[in-house]
Amino acid sequence: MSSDTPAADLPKQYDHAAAQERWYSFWEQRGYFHSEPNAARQPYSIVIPPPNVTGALHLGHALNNTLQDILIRQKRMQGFETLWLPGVDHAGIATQAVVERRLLQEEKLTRHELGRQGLVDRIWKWKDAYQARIIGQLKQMGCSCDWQRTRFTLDEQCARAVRETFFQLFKEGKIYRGKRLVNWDTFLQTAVSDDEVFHEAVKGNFWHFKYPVVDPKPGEPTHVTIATTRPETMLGDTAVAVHPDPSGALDQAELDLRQRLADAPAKEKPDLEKQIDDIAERRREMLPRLEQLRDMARRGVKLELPLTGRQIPLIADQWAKPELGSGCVKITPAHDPNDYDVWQRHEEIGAINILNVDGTLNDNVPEKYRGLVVKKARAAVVADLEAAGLYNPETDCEPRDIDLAHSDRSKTPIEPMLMDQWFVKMDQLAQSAMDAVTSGQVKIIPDRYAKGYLDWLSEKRDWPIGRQLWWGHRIPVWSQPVADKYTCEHFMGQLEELHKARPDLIAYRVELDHDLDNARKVGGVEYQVAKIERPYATIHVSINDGASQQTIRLLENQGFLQSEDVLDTWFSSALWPHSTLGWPEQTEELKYYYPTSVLITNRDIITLWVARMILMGLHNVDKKRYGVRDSLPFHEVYIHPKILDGYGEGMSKSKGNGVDPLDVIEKFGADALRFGMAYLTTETQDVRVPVEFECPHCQKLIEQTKQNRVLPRVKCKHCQKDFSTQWAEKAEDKALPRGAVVSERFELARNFCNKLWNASRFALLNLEGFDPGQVSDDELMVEDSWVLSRLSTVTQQVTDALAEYRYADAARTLYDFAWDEFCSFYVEMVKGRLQDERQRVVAQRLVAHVLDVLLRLLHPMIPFLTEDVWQRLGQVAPERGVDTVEQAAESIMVAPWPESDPARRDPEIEAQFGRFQEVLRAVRDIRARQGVAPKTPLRFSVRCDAATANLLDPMKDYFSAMANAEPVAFGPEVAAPPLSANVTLSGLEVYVDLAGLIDVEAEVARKRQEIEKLTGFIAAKEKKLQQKNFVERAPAEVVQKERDSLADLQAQLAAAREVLERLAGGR
RNA sequence: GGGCGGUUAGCUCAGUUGGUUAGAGCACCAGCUCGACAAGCUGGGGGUCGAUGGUUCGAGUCCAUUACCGCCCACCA
Repeated sequence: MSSDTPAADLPKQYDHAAAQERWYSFWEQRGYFHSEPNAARQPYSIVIPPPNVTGALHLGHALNNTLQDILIRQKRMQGFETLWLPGVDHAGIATQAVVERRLLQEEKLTRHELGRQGLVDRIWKWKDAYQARIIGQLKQMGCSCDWQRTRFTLDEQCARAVRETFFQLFKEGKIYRGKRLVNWDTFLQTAVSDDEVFHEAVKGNFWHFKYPVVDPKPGEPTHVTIATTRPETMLGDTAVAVHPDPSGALDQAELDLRQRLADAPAKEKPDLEKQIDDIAERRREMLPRLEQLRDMARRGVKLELPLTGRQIPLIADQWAKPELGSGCVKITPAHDPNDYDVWQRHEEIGAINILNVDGTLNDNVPEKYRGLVVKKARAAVVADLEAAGLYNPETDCEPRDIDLAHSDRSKTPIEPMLMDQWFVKMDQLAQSAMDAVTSGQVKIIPDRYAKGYLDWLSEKRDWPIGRQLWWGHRIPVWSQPVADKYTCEHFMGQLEELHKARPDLIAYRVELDHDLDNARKVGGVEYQVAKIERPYATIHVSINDGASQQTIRLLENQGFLQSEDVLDTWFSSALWPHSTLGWPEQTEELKYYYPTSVLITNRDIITLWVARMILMGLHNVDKKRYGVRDSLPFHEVYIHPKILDGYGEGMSKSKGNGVDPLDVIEKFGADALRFGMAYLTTETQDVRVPVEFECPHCQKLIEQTKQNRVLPRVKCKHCQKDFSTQWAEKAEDKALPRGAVVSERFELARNFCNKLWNASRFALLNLEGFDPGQVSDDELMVEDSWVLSRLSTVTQQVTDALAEYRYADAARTLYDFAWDEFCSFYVEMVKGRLQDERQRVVAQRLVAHVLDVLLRLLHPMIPFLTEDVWQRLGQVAPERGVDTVEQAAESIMVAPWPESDPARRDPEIEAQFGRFQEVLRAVRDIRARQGVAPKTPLRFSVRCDAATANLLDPMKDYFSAMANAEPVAFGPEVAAPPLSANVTLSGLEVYVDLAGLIDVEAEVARKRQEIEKLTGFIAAKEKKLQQKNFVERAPAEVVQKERDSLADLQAQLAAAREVLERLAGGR
């Protein structure tokens, strides 16, 4: 950049790549991103929702981070000590799954072959690579994070917080071990939470089987029929249930149906009526038999469980619905959530786990099924039942779509399984998080999201926190099963002593296991309930950091082993706002930056993450101890929209519709990406971004369809050449150039950036010899007062909008002002003055000032371009201002946020300017419709009242500059030139003298059309004003407004008729 | 089954507390190589605001019903 002429080398198009590279490193070198506690300033802090290290960022992240950076940059300019703390999440299951899958694909290795340490090493490498990539992406986007404070949920500081939290919760009894049915992922061989499961309809069958009754009395059924979609689970059945009061249950079912029928829409009524008839029929046909079965259940009748040689009880339980199927239901407590509940009510029936962790059948089933995977076992069971005559494929099997749970991570079907798990007790913790929102201490914006948050928490379901993974925070518990009471008490004695000496470091719990004893004998046979032999008890010890190595060795020497499991990823994420600031140490950072100012995230994780951060903050961050203002992690949560593709589907890599922000940045620039995001972030709507492939050969866009988005190669329909996509795997595909996935949605923003660039270029080209100085009011021209008035309003609007997270409003306000007012009017009007020696100095001061303020308002959204221009502006006009002249900051990043000056707002000037704009538009309109070439000068006059004439008078010179038209006269006495075209506006008429130019026919036709239109409006308005109701009941001012409007329209009509007559006469 | 959101121009979307003749960008049409900008400038065409009913002097906006789309939660032997 040559310092003499900062504008000389400016290209006509904004070079976003150059600006990005240059200014990001400039900011970083100056240390603007870094924040330190500073008592002299108010803090403003945001912790990033840490992206998963699973993969690279997509447009959803780009949106999330853009919105954060906009606030961060604005607050920094507003003088806050601003911290944006970045980091990444280890994302336990997701990341391990990705690395494992790759391992299998590329090296044909399973994690068991590699070993725990080996796998973890691999994942760390993956993590390092992706963390670097993610941070690179954030930097490309211009994110002003404090990189010196980058955290990782698995780093030592976060791990310390995890261990402390676990220990405290364990000590308080809020963490316990329980046997629960979990969602078992047989591929990853871990339990996954309900939130990591998705349901997908698959084709399946609904089978009906008969179980023989043992020793039925005469007249009693010899078989009961049960139905299932998972036949193999019958090997784990421990009962069959029938409703304890079938008649009552039918009554209730009917009552419910009738209730629904009453308020059901007509369309659904026939269906409901049919269901009611169905119940009536059941009452006739089936009720006696069900009651008989119920009585048999009470008597303790047993059934023969086919294929197993076991006998299982018939029990009475309300889970069996008499209105469904046969009215009887098989009970498999170890593999079905509802059956599990039945077991809780009927402990004596027991539970039998029939699955190994890899999804094959275990030793609890007859030998011939052992080792089979579920699918094969299912076929075998069905075949054997048929052979036994208990199933008839002709009549007992109906095809059916089954909504099957799948693991989100491995995409394989979930098997419900009974396992020992660690849980966090949620009753109190959930309540505290609910209170935080209901009391208004935490505001969720938009507030409609509060409902889902509260509903979810109100269930207070305990949180299973263990994962059978290797990638994560290993659970800090050492356990030891003990065989008998004596040994147990011996250990307890020892541990009690250790605990008493250091209650802050050691806690223990004894889990007595004999409550499961009766589960072990089912049908007279001993079965394993879980994967280990049940001892007398298990002793669990949790150790906090600071415990001596001897203590741990002591435990380990006595056979205590640390849990193999790791914690749910959300456990560490829940601590993010305080763990990243140093908790549990009493750091200056925690004291200064906590609570953070706002959390910006998407709606998918309001419950999983936001709720847990709130309750963990409340639990962990003691106000007094840490000297913080509040225990809550934040007081505001802003939920932003989701990015969807053109089909309204969420973007994801697995669908192939994901857009890499870097592709957008390369094509449109980071500024356009950011401004586009802000522009699209409205309150209610998700953001639709239709995506296209960009042909690498001809650069043309090809619509992305659901078909072509999953292909490894696509043929460009313009140049007929092939290019590769993210799915390319074969060498021949990979050899092709890659077609980027982009979206035209960012064109608006790119064009806007370019417009700003060129307006800035104009300003810089015209600021030579800039002489700073205050400008007094009497030196201001109309357009100056106008632009200052508008600027004051815009500043206020943008500031208000950002304070309320109305990003789109802020962006649109700036877009409209910059383009339609600053560029289209102010810049055009000031051109002449900049060429005039006498007016130049003031005009330059105004231009520099308005540009300065506009740049600052835009900087949070458009950081690179504004900095680039700011630096150049700083060279020609280092000191600038209108009311006060000040030295400009060395970077726009640290320049003060503009203040809106209400004294500058001038409605009169704005009204005057509005008149000018109307007249100008009228003249241009006439030129266009009469087809007069832009080069041909026009003459025009305006008939209006004296006041309007006075307003327009000072604007005279601008008409020739902006419309190549010379005003002849303004005033009430103005007469229409004989051959003229006119536009009638409210209160004034514009006549363009068209002698020698006019196309009379066209003008006559036009006038006729206009008259017709006006007549229509007038008729409508007269009708309205004749309505008594309107005149009497509407507010007087509204009625008056209508009357004025009518009078105005009538005047316009009269004028139009006059012109028409004259035109017709002149023909 | 429960909840939330959406439906406005060919496409993507704005539309404040109900109040003149409903807006923008893209696309389209006509005309502009005027020294900031063709990623631009000037002008233009295009919408019975998903449907029905209601409240109101007045409804894109409020209420009810309804259709369709999307998302979330729960459940489905």
